[in-house]
Amino acid sequence: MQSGPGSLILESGADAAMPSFPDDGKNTIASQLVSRLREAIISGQLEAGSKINLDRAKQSFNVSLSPLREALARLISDGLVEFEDNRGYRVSPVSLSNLEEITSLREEFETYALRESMRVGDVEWEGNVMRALHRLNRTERDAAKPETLEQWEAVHREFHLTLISGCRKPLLLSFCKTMLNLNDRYRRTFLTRTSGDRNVSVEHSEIAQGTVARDMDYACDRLREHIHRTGTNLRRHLAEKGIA
Amino acid sequence: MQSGPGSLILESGADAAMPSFPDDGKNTIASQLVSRLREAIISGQLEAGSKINLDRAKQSFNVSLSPLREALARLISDGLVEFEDNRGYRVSPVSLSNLEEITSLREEFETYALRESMRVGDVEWEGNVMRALHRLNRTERDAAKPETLEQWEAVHREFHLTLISGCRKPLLLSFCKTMLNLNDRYRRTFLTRTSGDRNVSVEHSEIAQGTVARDMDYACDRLREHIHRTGTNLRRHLAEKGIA
DNA sequence: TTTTGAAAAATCATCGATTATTTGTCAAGC
DNA sequence: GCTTGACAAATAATCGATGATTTTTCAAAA
Repeated sequence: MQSGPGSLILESGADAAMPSFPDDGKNTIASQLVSRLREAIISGQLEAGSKINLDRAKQSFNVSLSPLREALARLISDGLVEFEDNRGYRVSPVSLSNLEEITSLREEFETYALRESMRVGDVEWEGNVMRALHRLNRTERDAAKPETLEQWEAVHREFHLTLISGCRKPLLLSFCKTMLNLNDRYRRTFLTRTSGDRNVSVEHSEIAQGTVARDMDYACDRLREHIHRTGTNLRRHLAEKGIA
Repeated sequence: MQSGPGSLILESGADAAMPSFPDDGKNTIASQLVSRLREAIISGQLEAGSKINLDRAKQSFNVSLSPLREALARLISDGLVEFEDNRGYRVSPVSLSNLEEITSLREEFETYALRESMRVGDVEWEGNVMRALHRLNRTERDAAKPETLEQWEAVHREFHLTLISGCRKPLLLSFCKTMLNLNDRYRRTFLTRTSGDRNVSVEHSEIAQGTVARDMDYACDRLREHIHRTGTNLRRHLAEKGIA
């Protein structure tokens, strides 16, 4: 399952950062490029708003034109790349209004998906939630060590996706993944230090505990607050860097 | 870049061989293909679940491989096409569970977008809503004349999109468009006659009236019911044709 | 100085051919 | 009869070259 009705997102999967393993379903150059390009954009290596010159990209990724164009075309659905006829591809720009929309939609979509998960999720899903929480709590996040930030981002993303993974709505999940991707780009670009006035660990624990207890209102309220606080935080950092 | 007021415009309009293309931003073969393929899938010309043979598609659309692959890659984001490495593209299959998810997400997304539109939409948006309603009411829908069904589908789609077009949330709007596309494929494939126990015109009018009156709860409730009824209707038709 | 427009350069889009992979066929072996 | 594996056919993926469009350059004209 590469992509499909359930994945408008092209398979970012659990570990897009993984080096090329022979058979992880990414057999073609185009598919590998999708992962590599997505990671390059989310991590900020490819600057927001910048034009993607096909000749240069061809060289820097050591690929030919056909798979490169195909990969970029697929990435449009992630909202990470924009396209215009005869003017080529560019990295989607960042803006305050874009961040605000992402935050709003995450609040709506993820709380809806969480509610659905609590309604129809099975025991295995509950277990996955607790495991994801545990991993997250055990993962260090030290601004002095960049590699821990990368690792933390991956585990954090996995936690939020696991929370809503029980909802049995593949289209909804793909939308949530897309929003999470977009959101993570802002965090990885603008939020290198964690905000002092929050205990994010406690927030995650409350969400997870409420979730496995199937306390819909409590869990969804905590999740919504959590997303909202992150949005507020990011907005401040954007403002500091003078981004409108 | 348009010519200035005083400049001489040399019309190259003697070109009788080709109709001059209106500049709707669909200048490339790939972009035109996206539209043509999308229409072919939504209308059912390309059967749900069927494999898309590149050689045959190349011939039947009179195009080369590169723009065809690029167009298909872009269509993945619409949820209308699936892809698997080395196995190519196929038209997304239809299923009861898929239809149910689409209906649920339309209820959630469109009511949210409608509420937002009522909150921040301007007068021009209100006018657009009333105009779209009027057009819809004036468009005939006769099962005996297939061309009226096509026309009605277009106007109906436009009405629903106009309703939520005031929300100022471009990502949300694109998600709604995607869901509407998927939904329309079900309707155009399975629902050739209109259900007798509904007065769809009244439903649309109530939604529009409530909307311009900014009665959020009323308008959203009517919209949700409207979407839900359509879903129930379609579900019955799918069941009749034995689709799981 | 600013504007204009044609030529040059850069870049994007498309094509036909080649390579790689999957799928279908069929006879040998169990 | 059923499986197996080599071979052939069909199909997908990639490449290098060519055609089309956009952008830049720069000198002449206003």
